[in-house]
Amino acid sequence: MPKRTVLSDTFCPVGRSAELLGDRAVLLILRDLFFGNRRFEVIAANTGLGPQLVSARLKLLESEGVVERRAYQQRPVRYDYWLTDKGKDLFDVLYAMRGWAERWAYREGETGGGPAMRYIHRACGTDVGTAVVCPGCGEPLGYGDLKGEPSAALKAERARRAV
Amino acid sequence: MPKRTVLSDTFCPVGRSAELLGDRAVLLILRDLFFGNRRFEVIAANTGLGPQLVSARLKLLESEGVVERRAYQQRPVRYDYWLTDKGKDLFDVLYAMRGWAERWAYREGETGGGPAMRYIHRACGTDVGTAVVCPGCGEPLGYGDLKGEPSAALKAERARRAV
DNA sequence: ATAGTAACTATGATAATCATAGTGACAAGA
DNA sequence: TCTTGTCACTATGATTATCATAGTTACTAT
Repeated sequence: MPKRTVLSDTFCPVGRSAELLGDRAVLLILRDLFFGNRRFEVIAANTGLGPQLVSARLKLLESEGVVERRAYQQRPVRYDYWLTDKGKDLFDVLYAMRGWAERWAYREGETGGGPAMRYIHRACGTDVGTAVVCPGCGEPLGYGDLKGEPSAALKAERARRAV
Repeated sequence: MPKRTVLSDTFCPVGRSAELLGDRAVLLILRDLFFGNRRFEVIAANTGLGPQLVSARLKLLESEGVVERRAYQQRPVRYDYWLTDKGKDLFDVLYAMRGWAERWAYREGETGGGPAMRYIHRACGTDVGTAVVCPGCGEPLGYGDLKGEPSAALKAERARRAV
């Protein structure tokens, strides 16, 4: 295709986000990073993306200041990837995506009753459902406030994809 | 490129959302629909996307049940596009994207002081900033609760793009 | 009869993506 | 030392989505 038109030359904030987030690979990689998966091979396996795509997107995310590359060992030098503050602040976006999918993207009973991924408010222990404010204590929910518990189906899928 | 790999065969809710939302054109079209722009040509002009892409994505959104096509006049028959309930429920995602961009994607003073797009809580008149819960009255913020006011820069850009 | 409106479809060039295989730098065991 | 293994990547070639531009359809208005 011809060079993608640049969308960041807009004052619209959604347009600016869309430039980065309007990409399946970026979203999947971010998801894995939020789950604490920081290694290249793990991310490639979980997302099902080829190493080239993963490599290209991690470079992009790094250049955007969303991700930081760190050497986690010398000899041989090996790098992994960490979310920066700017990256961690994308939590709301992914959490909103998760909420929408839980409400609309599953067939009846597909996950065996509950949500595909359950989230518990660490502070008070309440199952937050898909709320952005804890239904138990009323606190707004952000990155680090929640503990995720995958359903059995999701757990099995992850095991299947793991390296 | 080869056929995009299908990502919806996952139990991960972010993966399922990413299949639809991980696309710049989809996000931009949704943005326009949330602004109340329902006509094909208006959406094409505002997003800067070609008519083929707009057409293809609207068909996709319709088949996903996110958008509804309605004839707004006979002779000649003309159609426009409306968000369904499933579509309106994507508000949280776009609003989170907007919040992130307002906090991270602008250079100092680029918008002339305030945010690129200001949102006022209809119920209490508070400027909500980028919060998901109204800082004035504590109510969670959803589609319809907010009144958007573009900054001068954004207003000018929209006028420029208009058909 | 001509021009205008608005929702699209057709065409050809280009570049992003995929699957698969390969590389480099080292560690550990035979 | 020779082989095997680990892991973060690159290289290659086929495929196809996207872009810009132009055209179509079905009308209304002058």
